Amino acid sequence: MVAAAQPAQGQGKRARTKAANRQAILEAARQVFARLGAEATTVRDIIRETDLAAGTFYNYFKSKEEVFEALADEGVRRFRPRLASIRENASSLQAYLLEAYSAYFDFLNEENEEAIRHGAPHAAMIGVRVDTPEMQAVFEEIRTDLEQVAKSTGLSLADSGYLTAAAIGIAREVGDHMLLRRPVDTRGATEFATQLFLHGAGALASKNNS
Amino acid sequence: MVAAAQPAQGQGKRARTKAANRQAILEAARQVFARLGAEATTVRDIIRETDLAAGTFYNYFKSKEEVFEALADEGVRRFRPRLASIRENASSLQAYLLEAYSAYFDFLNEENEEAIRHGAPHAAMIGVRVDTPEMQAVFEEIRTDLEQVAKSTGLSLADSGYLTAAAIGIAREVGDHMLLRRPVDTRGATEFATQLFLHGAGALASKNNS
Amino acid sequence: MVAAAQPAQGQGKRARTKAANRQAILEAARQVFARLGAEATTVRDIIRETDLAAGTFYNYFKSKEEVFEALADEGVRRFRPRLASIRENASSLQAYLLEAYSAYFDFLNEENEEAIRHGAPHAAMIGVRVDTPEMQAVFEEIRTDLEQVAKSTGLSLADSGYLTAAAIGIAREVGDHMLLRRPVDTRGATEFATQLFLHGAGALASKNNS
Amino acid sequence: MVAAAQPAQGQGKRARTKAANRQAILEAARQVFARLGAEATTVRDIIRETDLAAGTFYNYFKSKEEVFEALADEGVRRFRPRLASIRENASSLQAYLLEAYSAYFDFLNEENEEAIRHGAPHAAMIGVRVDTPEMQAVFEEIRTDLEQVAKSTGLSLADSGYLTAAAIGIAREVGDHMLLRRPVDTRGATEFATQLFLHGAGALASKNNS
DNA sequence: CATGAATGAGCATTCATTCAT
DNA sequence: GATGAATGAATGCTCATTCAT
Repeated sequence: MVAAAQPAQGQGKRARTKAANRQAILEAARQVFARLGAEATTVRDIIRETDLAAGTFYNYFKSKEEVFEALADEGVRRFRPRLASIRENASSLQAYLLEAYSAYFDFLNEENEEAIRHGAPHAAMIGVRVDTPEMQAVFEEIRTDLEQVAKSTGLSLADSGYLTAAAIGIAREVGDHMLLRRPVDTRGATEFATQLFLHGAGALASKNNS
Repeated sequence: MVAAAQPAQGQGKRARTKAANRQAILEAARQVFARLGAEATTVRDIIRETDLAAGTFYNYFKSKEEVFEALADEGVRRFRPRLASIRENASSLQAYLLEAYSAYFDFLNEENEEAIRHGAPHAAMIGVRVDTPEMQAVFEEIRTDLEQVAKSTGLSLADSGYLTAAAIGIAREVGDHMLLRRPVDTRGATEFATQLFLHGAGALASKNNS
Repeated sequence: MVAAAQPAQGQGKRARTKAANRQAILEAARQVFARLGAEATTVRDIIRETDLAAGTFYNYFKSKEEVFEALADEGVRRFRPRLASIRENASSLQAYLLEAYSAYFDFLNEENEEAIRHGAPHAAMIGVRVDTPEMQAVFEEIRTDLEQVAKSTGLSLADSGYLTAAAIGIAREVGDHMLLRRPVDTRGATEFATQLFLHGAGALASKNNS
Repeated sequence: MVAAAQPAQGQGKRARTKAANRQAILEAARQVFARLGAEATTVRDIIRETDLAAGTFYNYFKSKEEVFEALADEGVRRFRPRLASIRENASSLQAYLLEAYSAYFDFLNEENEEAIRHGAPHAAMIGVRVDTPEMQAVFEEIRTDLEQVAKSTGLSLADSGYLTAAAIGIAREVGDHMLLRRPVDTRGATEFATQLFLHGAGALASKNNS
């Protein structure tokens, strides 16, 4: 039993260290990407946030881009199950939208909170333009789903391409806007986005005017 | 007599050359920004697209950022009049949206066509992510207008911040999507965006289902 | 008569302009050298102080070094007569030293005052290390003279090389020091330098101790 | 057993290499400074004298100025003890001067010999204008000392500022001159400088005339 | 594997100099 | 001769990447 918990001790130690180093790099990269933007981040910036040596980086990743993709993969892996179950259980477009927007806004909020917690010294950037690799990947995932869901309903006939684009656009911009408010209200953003997408600004207005 | 007119020409030639060089740099920058993203672009990338020498860049601009701003200014200068008249003449939110979306999609299309016409050597990227400084500037202009228009109607009561964000998001994503289709149909995109924003996906769907 | 005063009118105008431009460049160079140091001065710095165009510089000088030398020549030309007469009229070493030190300290002071008058925006440098080309040239002139004078007296037997070096060293350092005091007292410096060189610190001390 | 001692060696080698590179850069800088003057020297000039790569320079120094200061520090560190003991043990001004001039001329000679030994490819400049950072630093050290010594004696009453300047000037110029002679005679220069400073040219002359 | 120093290509920028007008 | 824009070599410096230990 004990042995089973620590498979092949000596190797286990090494394996753990290896995994830990990889994780450390990813974690550092996540933070630095959020802080400086993926574009402006250098490999040096990443390893500096680590207790590892410069050369070690290349034992795990071939370049900054590979880290970027690894983060994206991680994000997707974390998010795909939720999306899959949403897609399967959605009884209506509205139901799907509510769940999907909610999932996205929650995810966005988590990423953002984490960025705020860990450093993020450039106060001006807090809450603005959280465009991590994970997020982008999740985004594409949703786009695909949404296109499928749209296609499987009468609504898609209108123009599933544009409809998906619009849904995505709403998520993106309303999501960014949401992060600027305190407290961050993912629920409110979700309802807004869903209502707007389904019934337009008119519906929202009349709701508030009455 | 003709000879007497010459001096002006000598000066004219110089002036023309200067203006031409400035334009060449701006044009090159516009393309490279579109291709690589403004962030990733280096001054060298820009002048390389030109038949000018490295140092010449600095006869016209102090830095990459100055080029960026010059492009943004140019875009705004070209676009602001249209926006102003739209804003003033809009009799309803629908009218404003139709005009504004139309103006934005036209502008986007123009930029895109120009990019295609002038080189754009990396064919793969044509029509994708046209995020030039001009566009960003025009964008902010619209956002401001829209917020004002929204504020001055009952609709704003709902949540002018989110509403504006949504309208922008729709424009952004539907616009990018529009450029991927052939022929590019700005009119269709305009109507789609306006309808969706005002009445939601439901309205569009029923229209097609009936 | 009138014609004689303006030899060949058209040419005269041109000649005057030519000379004036050359002078303007030299004057500008003198100032900038004093302000920034000859080493750090660029051709651009010089012509910027002028109303001439960049290219014009090269109609008069091949390089910054040539300006430097022209200034040195000018300094020597201005100074050589005084030195010559001093050398010829010196009835004793003491007489020569008094006159030569006086001439050097006066020259130094003039240069310095001019530098202060014209700009010299780096206040910290005022009065410090005035090491213009003219000065260096004058310096070498003196060195030669002094060596000759020393050689022609019994004193030189000691070691005319070292003696000259010492006289020069005293002039240099005491001169710089002199410029730091207000008011600048060339007479005092001259007497000090002469006394020290001839009779040593002992003589000076006893004079004050008594 | 021997193998067990190896780990230290691995580290030792690295450490040695690092120190060696730092020394190589300093050494190269010393030479190039002497050859071209500190002002005119570029970082590239320094590393070119080395078998290191351009970027390596910045592993050791942030800029040329930092090298300059490191050299100055080194010179002072090497020289300060000698000066301190001289100052403390000086029973008279003469004693102080003898020791101080001797120390300075020896130092100058060492620096010069080193420059000759290590390359100094521009033969024409050997022995001329040795104005390294170390020397400048040592110089200031002496100036301070001398001023104090002067101040603590009756001699200072004359004019300690000028006296110090004169002593320094003598050291500078006689020192440069000394290096031009073969063999280099620091002892002779020391005696000359001390005698001249204390008793003037008259004393030296009479000594030789008799 | 980890380390971290060395590498050298690449970038922004400056500046002496040339040359068409 | 005067002009001033164009030139491109040179400089300080950064950074991804390699490699001996």
